[in-house]
Amino acid sequence: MNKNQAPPWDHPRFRSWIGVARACQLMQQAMTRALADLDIKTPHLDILINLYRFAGISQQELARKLLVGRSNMSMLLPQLEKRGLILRTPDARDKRILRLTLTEAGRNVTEKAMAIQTDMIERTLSHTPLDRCMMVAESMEDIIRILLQEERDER
Amino acid sequence: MNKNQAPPWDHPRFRSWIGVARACQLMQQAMTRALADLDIKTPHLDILINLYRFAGISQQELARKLLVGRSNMSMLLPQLEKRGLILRTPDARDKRILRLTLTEAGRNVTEKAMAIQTDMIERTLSHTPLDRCMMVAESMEDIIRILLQEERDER
DNA sequence: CGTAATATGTTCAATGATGAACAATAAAGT
DNA sequence: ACTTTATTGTTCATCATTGAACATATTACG
Repeated sequence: MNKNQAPPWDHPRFRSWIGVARACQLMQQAMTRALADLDIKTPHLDILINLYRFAGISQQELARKLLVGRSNMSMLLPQLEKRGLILRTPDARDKRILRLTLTEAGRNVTEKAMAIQTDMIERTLSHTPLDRCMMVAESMEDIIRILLQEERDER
Repeated sequence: MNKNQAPPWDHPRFRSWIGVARACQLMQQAMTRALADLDIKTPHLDILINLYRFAGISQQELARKLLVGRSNMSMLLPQLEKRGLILRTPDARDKRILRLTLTEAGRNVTEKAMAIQTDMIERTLSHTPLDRCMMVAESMEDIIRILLQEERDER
């Protein structure tokens, strides 16, 4: 019935990927702890960084960049707005769109948080030589491309 | 006040890591969709695979392997038990411990799910040659080691 | 032995993420 | 102009995850 089912643990690609997933999970947890002082969590940081880089972006575009649903942004952004870190200003010509920008306070927090994040990444990847990093990056690009393609094909 | 704050996007390690995180997120989402037919989600699969591999493990050990809290297992495992996929049998000599094993049905589902997962990983990493995979794996091992070390140091 | 420290699992409230249903606006098709 | 279709954002119910507080059982220590 079954069974040329070799255990997945022997597949080298499988083992590789388990490592990637594990590292990601640990990094996220470490980042959460490191950001606790600033009273923000990793989802907030992802948002802030994107607003820092792409001022005036819409909620929709932001959600696409973060690979999350629009509803998620509808939940998180009002929090950040109430804390005075971001602004949501209606677009003049398209009344559906809310354009997002950082406040001065928001930029401040973002810079501090990015410093923490960058430090942690530098520290954590310090044992991985730069050319290795580039290779990893390339591989990830491939993976991302394939996954996005499959996702597109499913519809 | 501020600023020899070069934007993190220029740091090669930073860019690398963003790629890793993004790939992970996409993979998780793709896996969630692929497992929908079996009516299990990625957290369940992680559990099942570990029980498949390490029969008789305790909830505590399982939580440690998965890098999650014990409470998480206390929430998820009863669901799987009710669905008849796993058994939780009290340990004879230490009455605190619940030992976890797969039922026949559980093994069945797990094998199907593992096949789906392995396929997806093979497909997604197919453009990454094996020696590259090994390098990625090595880098991830380093990262994991460092993060675990830091975590330990924090206490 | 008896008491303090540890270990295991559970409960609970809080939070992030999701998808579906919805309202309002804009764009396309006729 | 008018109707249909798409897009943007919100709301809601659901679920996974967390950490703290707790109960019970075990081990270490006096």
